[in-house]
Amino acid sequence: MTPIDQDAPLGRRDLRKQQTRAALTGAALRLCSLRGFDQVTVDDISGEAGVSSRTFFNYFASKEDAVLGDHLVEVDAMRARLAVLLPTMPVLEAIRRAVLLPVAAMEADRDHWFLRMEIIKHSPQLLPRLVLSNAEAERATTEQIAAHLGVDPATHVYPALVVATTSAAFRVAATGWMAAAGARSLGALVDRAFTALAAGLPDPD
Amino acid sequence: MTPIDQDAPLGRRDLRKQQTRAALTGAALRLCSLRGFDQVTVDDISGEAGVSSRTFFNYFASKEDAVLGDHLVEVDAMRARLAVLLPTMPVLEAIRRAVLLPVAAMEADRDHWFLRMEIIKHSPQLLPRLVLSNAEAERATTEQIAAHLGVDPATHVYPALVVATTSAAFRVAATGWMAAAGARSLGALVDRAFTALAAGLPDPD
DNA sequence: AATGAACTTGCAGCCACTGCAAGTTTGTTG
DNA sequence: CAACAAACTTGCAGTGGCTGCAAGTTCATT
Repeated sequence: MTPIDQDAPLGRRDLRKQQTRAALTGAALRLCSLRGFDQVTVDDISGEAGVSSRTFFNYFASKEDAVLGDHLVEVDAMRARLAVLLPTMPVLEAIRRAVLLPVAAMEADRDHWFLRMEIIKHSPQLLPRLVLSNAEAERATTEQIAAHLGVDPATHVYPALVVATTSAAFRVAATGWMAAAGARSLGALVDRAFTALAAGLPDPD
Repeated sequence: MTPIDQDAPLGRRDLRKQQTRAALTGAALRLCSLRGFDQVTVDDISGEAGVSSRTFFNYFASKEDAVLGDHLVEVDAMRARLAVLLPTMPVLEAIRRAVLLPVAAMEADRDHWFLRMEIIKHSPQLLPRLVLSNAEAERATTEQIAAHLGVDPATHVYPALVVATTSAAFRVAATGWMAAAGARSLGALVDRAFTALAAGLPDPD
């Protein structure tokens, strides 16, 4: 019996898939940060990664997906943490702590994130797509919080509101982090944003 | 001498342009709400509006633009109002009042907005594009507020934070409004969201 | 070794979108 | 009114993202 490791489902086939996927995202980030998103074709990326362009679309639904990546894993982890925290503290505080998971993931993957930042800076059309990738997660989180509070998310604004605003705060912090090229820690920036949120966004001194 | 009306720059040429543009957005909204965004081609829309597909692209940069519309006018008006209000009250309060302009515009254009909502519900890819259309405006507003406060928007998070979160709050209110098919007034929903924001997003009773 | 599933690839094709070079309409000027 | 220029529409040809299909190839299983 082989040990089951969820991080590496073993088999040289799956290994190869991981490699190909990594090669494609790597090529996409490298080429696009160099030439700009619109000046790179899927053929370029596939060629650089050593596969056909048709294969590219077996891995990613769109060129944008290859550049932006999917962050389902981290978001799922955050929701799990949230489920644990919610019963013991106010909603905003629970979110503030749960968001530390994505923060850590981003700081661990900083090289890729800085490239993404570089690309998005020159192709702003990509920014909303990055938001979209979180849209489904936001919906699920909204329902989670609504269930916790025992309210109907369709009639009560609070769950959607707290999710949307914290999400926006996180995005602001992340943008500042990338713009500063990581000079300040993402965690500190997020913390500052949440503090201002919890205080009701008063004018700064 | 003909009266100068800035709403209608007169000349039968400009009139015709307005008509064509309106016909295109009308056709786009109608067809897409009926069949779904992906099931409608630019040819379909252009045909319905009685122009060539090439002409379509003289009016809109993309199929999405025709459906989502541009809201530059309202946003500019809001920023002008904001410039007047900022010196006399806290930032959050100024935004809360300035946002009444877009609110009024949306309520006046409710038929189109409900169609958009219907379309977006079935094609969620469009939602982020709607956000993008505001991205540039958000950036400008951020700088406006930073200038008012006398801080550097690159190092200080507050301006970007207050703009992003209020924008998110507005979006939540608007979504709720469209989901309820206008049963509740948009203004009331926006007001409730801003009240919660100003209170620091405490758990609801 | 054989079988079938998974993966890659070329091909043909749809559609969004663009530049260019007409042709047509409209506002203006002598 | 005639003539000219600017604005607008359109067809055409072409690029590139993206998909379904029908091979081929590679790998895991028995």
